[in-house]
Amino acid sequence: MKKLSIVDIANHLNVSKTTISFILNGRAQEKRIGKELVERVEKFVAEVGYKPNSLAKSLRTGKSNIIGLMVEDISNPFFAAIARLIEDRAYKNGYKIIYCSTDNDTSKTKDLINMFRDRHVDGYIIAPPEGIEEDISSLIKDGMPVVLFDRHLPNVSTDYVEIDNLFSTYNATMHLVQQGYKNIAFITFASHQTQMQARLQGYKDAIKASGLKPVVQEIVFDQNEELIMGPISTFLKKNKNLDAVFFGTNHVGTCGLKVINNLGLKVPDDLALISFDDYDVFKLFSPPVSAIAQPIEAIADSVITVLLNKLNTSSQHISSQSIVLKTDFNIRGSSKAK
Amino acid sequence: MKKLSIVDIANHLNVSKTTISFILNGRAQEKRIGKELVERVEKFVAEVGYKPNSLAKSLRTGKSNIIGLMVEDISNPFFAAIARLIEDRAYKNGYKIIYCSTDNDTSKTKDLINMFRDRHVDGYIIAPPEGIEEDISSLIKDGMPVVLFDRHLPNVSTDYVEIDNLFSTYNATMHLVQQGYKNIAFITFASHQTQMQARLQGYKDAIKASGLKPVVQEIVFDQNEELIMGPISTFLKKNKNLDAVFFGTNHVGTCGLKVINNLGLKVPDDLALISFDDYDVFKLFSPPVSAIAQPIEAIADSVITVLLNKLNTSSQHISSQSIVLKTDFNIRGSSKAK
DNA sequence: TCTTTACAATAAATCGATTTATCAGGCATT
DNA sequence: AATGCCTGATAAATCGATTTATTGTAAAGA
Repeated sequence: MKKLSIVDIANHLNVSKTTISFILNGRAQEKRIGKELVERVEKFVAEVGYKPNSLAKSLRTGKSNIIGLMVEDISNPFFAAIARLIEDRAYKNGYKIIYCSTDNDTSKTKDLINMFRDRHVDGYIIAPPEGIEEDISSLIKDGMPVVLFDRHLPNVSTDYVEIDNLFSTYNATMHLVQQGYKNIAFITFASHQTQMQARLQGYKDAIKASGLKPVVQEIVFDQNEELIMGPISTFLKKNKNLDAVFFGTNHVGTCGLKVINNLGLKVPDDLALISFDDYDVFKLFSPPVSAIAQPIEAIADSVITVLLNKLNTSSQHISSQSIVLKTDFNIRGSSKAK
Repeated sequence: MKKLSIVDIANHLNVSKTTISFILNGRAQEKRIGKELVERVEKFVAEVGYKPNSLAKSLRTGKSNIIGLMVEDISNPFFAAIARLIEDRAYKNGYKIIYCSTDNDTSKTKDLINMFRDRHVDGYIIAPPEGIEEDISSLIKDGMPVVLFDRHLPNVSTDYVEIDNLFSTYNATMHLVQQGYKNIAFITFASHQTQMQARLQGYKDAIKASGLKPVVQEIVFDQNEELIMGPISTFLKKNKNLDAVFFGTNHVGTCGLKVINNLGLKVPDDLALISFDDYDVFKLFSPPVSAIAQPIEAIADSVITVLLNKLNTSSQHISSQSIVLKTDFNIRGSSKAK
């Protein structure tokens, strides 16, 4: 019951394996192979359910039909949702996904890129951590299709898909201002990544434009949630005068909500809230939390479209393209007028 | 700057590629290769950073160092968390993960199994949908290491990792009874899967033991949340006499919470709640929802341990083992005494 | 001296495909 | 009759490793 190879097929039909290969790869006409031979081969192949060994195929052709997907953390709902959608689109186009979580760890990411490379993935989809510029550049220099998403690397010219972070936080901060809040803090992860910087800048711009004072608290990321909640808690306890808080990511937002619950703060009377990213936790909180919703499907679609495009047209002459998508701002009870 | 192969190494050192291969695979001693030659080769290999082409290696050896992971839906927080942990453990042991979401769709799953097979994955980790028995059996018959989790297939003898579903729901239902609730409903997805049946049975057993009347509502799964919330909503509206509801999965629970919010029901005064699975949504709801927490790390650890074990010891003589883990019942405000 | 044995390393076969180069026969052209 | 040109199919080379079989030499035993 062992799997049969192209040679077995060839022997059984008294035809050379070359011919079989040509037929199976749709090059029968081009190679002027007799019509009835083609039919005979196709019939038999379908009958026994023969499938070419993809490893051998990849070895010879250099293509693996695998896409490497690197997210920050697959257990984060945002990345999980993106991954899910990308997976679907990829499978529909005959590509499989190998994925992994970078943890925003530069050296881990380097290892993973090497792994992917070693596995001869055909293309890369990456939410890049800081400090990975050279590795990405080297991938691109070697002609590998690479699409970044969620953030980009300022000094590397690649295709990337992002959202309009700056406008999103600017807009949402302005909303708080219009609702009458005066002491608005921005709590986020300490990071130099483009999306984080843009979100912070959007907040600062809005605060400045409103003649208010910016209050920014940066948290060092850690796997252990206690180490995120701790600093948030002490920050909130120290700044009693705050009347609103803007969380820079869904993870910070979730931890923030836990802290707020622990401290027994009333939302929005004690503290109004907005978070970046939107998901069930925010919708179901009491009161529901206003949030900036990323267009997850559009992001996934754009990413896969750009990548498939690069994969199919081996045209090097297309300069890199960047796609910036709009977000939705879902206003809910947590940011009611004062 | 193209990648260099074992032949390049061999030529450059004036050594045969056979020798290089033996050295790199740690068979130098066994093959009685001179000590200084070994050193010379190892030094050069490290210097130029040569890495064997894994495709060629896999083609020859038949091993790919890839594990296929099939979950129900990678965007579900439970599966995302499990996947994350499995990924970590796998990478640490030199294995990569190819994953996909089955959607509990039998024919999709069959396709995916074939894909994995085609890619020569070394082992399978599967949360199997119904109707996939023959395919799994055939995998096992062909000597592929397979570990199921979250549920198992009654007629297939495989290794699997599960939790004690029946006891979990029995115990939690009893808790509701003890708190004084009399009309307790169980809302779950319509499914014949073992874990779902066991959860339902645990509920029924507890209700029966308490002399109460079981009220079960089965929802047909759908990607579209509206089609899940709809039936829950009409069910709750029809059964005004209910004083408690038990949600059979995190997804049903989340949708249920949305319905409860929409209907403006007070928890636990109008309706007490318990959900299977535990995650942020339940912790942050007001009042926080009592939930059965699966030991996610232990599940992932067990799964990967069992699989690695099967991969390393090619011993066919070990009969299949099943691991059943305990859950934690986190009692919160949603199921306070009446 | 001739055969064994141990040692050290290599040539060649193999995995299963794709791709390139080659061949055999029939027909038309000169 | 010799040459060239299609047609239809195949033999052989290739991808980059691992594994098996083989070689050559020097020391040991008969």
